[in-house]
Amino acid sequence: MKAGTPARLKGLVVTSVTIYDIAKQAGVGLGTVSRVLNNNPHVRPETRARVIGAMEELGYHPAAMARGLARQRSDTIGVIVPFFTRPFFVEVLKGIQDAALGYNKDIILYSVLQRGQKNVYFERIPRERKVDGAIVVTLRVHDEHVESFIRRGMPLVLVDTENAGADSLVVDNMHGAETAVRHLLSLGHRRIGFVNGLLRYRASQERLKGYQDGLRGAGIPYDPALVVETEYDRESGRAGMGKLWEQHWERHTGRPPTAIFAASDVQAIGVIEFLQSKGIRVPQAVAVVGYDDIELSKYLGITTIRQPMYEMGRRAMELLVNRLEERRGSRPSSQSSPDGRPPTERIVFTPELVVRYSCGSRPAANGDPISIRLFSDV
Amino acid sequence: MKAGTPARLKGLVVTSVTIYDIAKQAGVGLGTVSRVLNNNPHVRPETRARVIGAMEELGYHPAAMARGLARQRSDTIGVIVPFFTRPFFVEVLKGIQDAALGYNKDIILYSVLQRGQKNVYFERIPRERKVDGAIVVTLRVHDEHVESFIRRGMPLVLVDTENAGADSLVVDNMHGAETAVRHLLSLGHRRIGFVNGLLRYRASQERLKGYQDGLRGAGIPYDPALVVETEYDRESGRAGMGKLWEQHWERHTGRPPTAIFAASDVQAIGVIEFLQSKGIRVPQAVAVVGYDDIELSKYLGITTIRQPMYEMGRRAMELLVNRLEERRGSRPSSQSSPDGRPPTERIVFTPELVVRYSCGSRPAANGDPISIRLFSDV
DNA sequence: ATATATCATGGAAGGGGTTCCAAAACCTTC
DNA sequence: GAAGGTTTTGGAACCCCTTCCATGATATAT
Repeated sequence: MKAGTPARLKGLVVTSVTIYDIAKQAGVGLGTVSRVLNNNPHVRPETRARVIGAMEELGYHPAAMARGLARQRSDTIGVIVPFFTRPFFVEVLKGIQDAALGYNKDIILYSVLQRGQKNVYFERIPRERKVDGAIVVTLRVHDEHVESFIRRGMPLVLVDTENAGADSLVVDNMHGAETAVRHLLSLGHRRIGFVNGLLRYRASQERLKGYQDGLRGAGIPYDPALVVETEYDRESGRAGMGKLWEQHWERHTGRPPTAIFAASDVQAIGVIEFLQSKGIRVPQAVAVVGYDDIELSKYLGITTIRQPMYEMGRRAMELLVNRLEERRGSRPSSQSSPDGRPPTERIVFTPELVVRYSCGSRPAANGDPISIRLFSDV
Repeated sequence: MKAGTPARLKGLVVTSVTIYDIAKQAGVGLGTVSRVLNNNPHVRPETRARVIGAMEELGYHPAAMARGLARQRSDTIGVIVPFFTRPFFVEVLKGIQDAALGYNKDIILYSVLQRGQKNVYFERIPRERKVDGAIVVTLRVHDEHVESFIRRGMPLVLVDTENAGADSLVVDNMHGAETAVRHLLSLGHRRIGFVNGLLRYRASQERLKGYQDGLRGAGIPYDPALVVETEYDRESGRAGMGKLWEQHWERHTGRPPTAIFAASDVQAIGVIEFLQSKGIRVPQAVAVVGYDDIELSKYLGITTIRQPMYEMGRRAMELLVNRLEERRGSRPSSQSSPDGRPPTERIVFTPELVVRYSCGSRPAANGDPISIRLFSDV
């Protein structure tokens, strides 16, 4: 039996229909079947019809792996995300998925649980070439890893994180923070506290900058005593507010703030819990603005800054697919930059203010807040 | 140039290192390299060392697609989920992912947005063989589709859905509902309303049964006037409670219920909103128990029934991997049932009661509920 | 030392597609 | 009807591994 004429004599296991079976059935050569499969125009209509007939009759569908091996392309995209419980990741993923469907790409989810995990993926993925490209969400990517993707011709798109070597989609944190502060200023607040995230995160630095810019715009001097730094979670937000409380309410160090801007909604929730536990009413006595627009915020009526998460996911996939295509298009030459690579794109998204009730700028829906109580589950 | 000696003369594109390069570099044959790769013991230690050395030197990693084609196995699992915004899917997925990592499997996420989508996947996946098996979450699967997976030797595991032809992991809805009702009974409630889901969902039927059983156990006759059926969402829950209100409070048709069991937490939230909008306090005047334990419930202090979502995902992957292995193990014979297939497993999970504050059985954390208000964002 | 069993090794033959070149078939045109 | 151009078609070579058989090398028994 010559090579190129696969055996059909397996055991009881159903051996799948191959291109050879189709060729025989339709009385044509391999090339022709392949051409039909790939919509190559160089096939006579009658022939094409015969081939398609054979494929339907035998219930044929090309084997993804064989195809992938031959054309060196899997039509699968890797998505690397931190363990995706947070709404942010879920939303971004949703956008990615949605777009992927339109491009006929499948996505493999590489989710990172532990610290080391991330680098294992970054090393394995470009080598094993199971995917044609990858989208990284939030995780910081080292230059060497970006390089190893690019060198193998695998495009990389970063969402909510950056690296000069790859395309990235980011949110303008400064602008978001400034918007939040401006909103509070517009409501007449002059003493605005800030429960920020830890400054070792870039996002926190940017949000601080935005906070300062917002104040400066209104001619209000920056007062470090109004700012605390905490982890991005509820408990920490609560504790952070606790610090501000001690300083400004208990010890009367200067006038207490009349508004708090929290760098995330979960922190905002902690802040509100703390305030209310001290009998300080939100928004009547202190207004609160959060950041993220997590689902909970809608339910709790928290005014916040919304990041276009879904949209970012969608665009990321779009960009990735474009890269894949431009790579296939230009074989040897290209209109790219001197180093032989097309220039990198950096798309900045502008977050938007979502006004609800925690800042007191407008009353709740039907005049009165509906009074489901949020209990502390400590 | 003979076949089997791939050309290394591509353009500028980095051509990846192959097994041939390693063989040459280490001065051994292909077979030996492959054996080293697959931990085949029939390799002299020195030889093995040389091969490994060559692999490291050249930065070799086997190409996933080629490997997949050769061994007819991709080490990739398909996960088919309804568009996974709901916490239930996210949690199950998390469990699946977590387990997958341990088995060195990747997962491709097939998420179903539209109605038709589902069947497209069920037809395409077994034909293209990009994955070795699949886990289906919640979606109903037709017999013919189960069949087409099995026929191709691709195991199928169903989570939160059933089909006699495949393994399935389900939750005991009856038990869950009965538990909720028993809890309310134990607190002294005798008139318990039930805001159920639509009866066309199997889950709703089971929960209704559980509700009835619970009452019967306490010798309380079933009163259909206390039961309404609504869609599984917040608005519907609210409307459903509205109906009960009209009937029992407004028109005084019999004593009003002192407790409500809702078939999902989102419905429970709607119920609470409605009650409070009428000035009826929860839990003081009416106790409420939900179902699902979504994240929100923790924040709102809703007593609910928790399904072991993460655990189900984990077990599903475990089961799938076992199936894959037992399939590889027994080539011709097997200790399977007469039709040549191993019997199908059906694993039932028991949901558990999570007691919080919406049923009044215990006070909130520090004695007083913290009064963040939940505003209605209508 | 010889016969025999055991282990290590090389490499052809797949796995199921795509690509590309050369040959065949079909049109035009003079 | 021959020459020249265009399409259509067949199939070898290749994508990169695994599998398995045959061969050579080594160890064990006689």
